[in-house]
Amino acid sequence: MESFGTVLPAALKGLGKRRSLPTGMLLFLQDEPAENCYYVEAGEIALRLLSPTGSEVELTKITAGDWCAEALLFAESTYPAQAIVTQACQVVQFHRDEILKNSNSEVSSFFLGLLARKCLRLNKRIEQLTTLGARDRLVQYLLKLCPSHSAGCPGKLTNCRFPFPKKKREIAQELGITPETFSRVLRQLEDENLIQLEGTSIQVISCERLQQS
Amino acid sequence: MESFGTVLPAALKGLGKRRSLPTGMLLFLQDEPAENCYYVEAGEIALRLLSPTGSEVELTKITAGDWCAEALLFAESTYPAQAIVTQACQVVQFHRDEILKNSNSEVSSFFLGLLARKCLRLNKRIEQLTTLGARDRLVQYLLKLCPSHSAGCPGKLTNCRFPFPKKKREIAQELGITPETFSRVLRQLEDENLIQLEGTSIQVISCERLQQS
DNA sequence: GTTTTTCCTTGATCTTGGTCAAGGAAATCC
DNA sequence: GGATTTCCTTGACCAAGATCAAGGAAAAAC
Repeated sequence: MESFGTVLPAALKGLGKRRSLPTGMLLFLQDEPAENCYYVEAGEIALRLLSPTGSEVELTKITAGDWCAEALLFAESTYPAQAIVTQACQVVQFHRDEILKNSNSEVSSFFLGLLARKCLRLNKRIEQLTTLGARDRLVQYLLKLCPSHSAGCPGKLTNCRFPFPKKKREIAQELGITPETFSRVLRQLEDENLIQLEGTSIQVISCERLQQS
Repeated sequence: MESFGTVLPAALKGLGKRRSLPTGMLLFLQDEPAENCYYVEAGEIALRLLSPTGSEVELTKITAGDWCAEALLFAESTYPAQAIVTQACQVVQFHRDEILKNSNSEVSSFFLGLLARKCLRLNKRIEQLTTLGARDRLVQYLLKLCPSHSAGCPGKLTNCRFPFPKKKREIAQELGITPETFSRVLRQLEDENLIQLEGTSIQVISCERLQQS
């Protein structure tokens, strides 16, 4: 999930087809050959895995600024899950041939970079999953979100309050923990005066202290 | 870790520089800009993370058939760890410019595919780490290794015995479990008559039964 | 504004897998 | 060959986090 602020890079100008997708639309089916990938400018798409028994499991949600199925496209794979539009979308659709048969080296450089950064992000995630506990993973996540921390964490205290970007249960899933544990850890951090919760928003009281907790 | 049986694809003919690396050689340093990536035809390279306190942690080992630092190269990143040759190597070294400034679209297609497949592998690993327990992860690993299972698992019983490809502790690390747990789970599977251990080799008695255990 | 859903929180309990410590088996080195 | 080191196994114990169940809060529907 890499964000460009919903703006496509110049290298792709002239490529792709802009489409509006209505809520409920089935963008692609599970096991279909992956011929298109998408850049999501607005809206939300859910990836759902259909088990042979018929039940659906939601793998993840794609939101504004994310790419969808780009790795599948270049791996010449099939879609491993189906994609359903859960909030009306504005996307740019790219077809395999359009990209691979394009001789413009800026285009391939762009996708090489995109995939490479994705690899690094996935690697980091694996590292965190195997080396950190639930609490530390959540702390890292909060620090990454906190505006004042990304800004270099200047002072001791940070008065900035920011909203959770997704439902808490979705964040929990992303971190590989249960909603219950997520809730408990947040509470614990609040008890230690590291954060302050208020409804659907959160304030990191001290990035520094939080980081080395 | 993608294997081509230590043979480079035709698309890269003429590119890269073959090098022999003696044991103990420092291939690249941590935090250095990633200007080269390597295809390892033979030998072994260890990636070690240096902590600020001076201690070294081994992240992984690169062996024959693996690529090294390819994602870092295209992400224009620095090397996140240092690389030490632990067994004399035969490698092919590729420089950034050599690849990015090459207009041959077969070359970029190749690396796009390489990175894309790597993304899919990493994704699968994350999925397994978050959804499966230690035992199931080990079972999946064994099935992937077992020759008769990859061959379509024809009969009920498989008489094929095969060696562990690495030290057990290395496999354990790869699976995200401790050597102790690894050992215990193997023993447990043996007690259930699903596998048979003998020194450094293993026999899967029934892929089918193992899979649905 | 009330009802109904959905989402979140909290507590009690249990399972999994990690840690620590010690003994045994291989491999390596003189 | 014996000695040493490295690697693996096993047991006892512990802790992190999952699960189950129930209550509360917020949002959506009417």
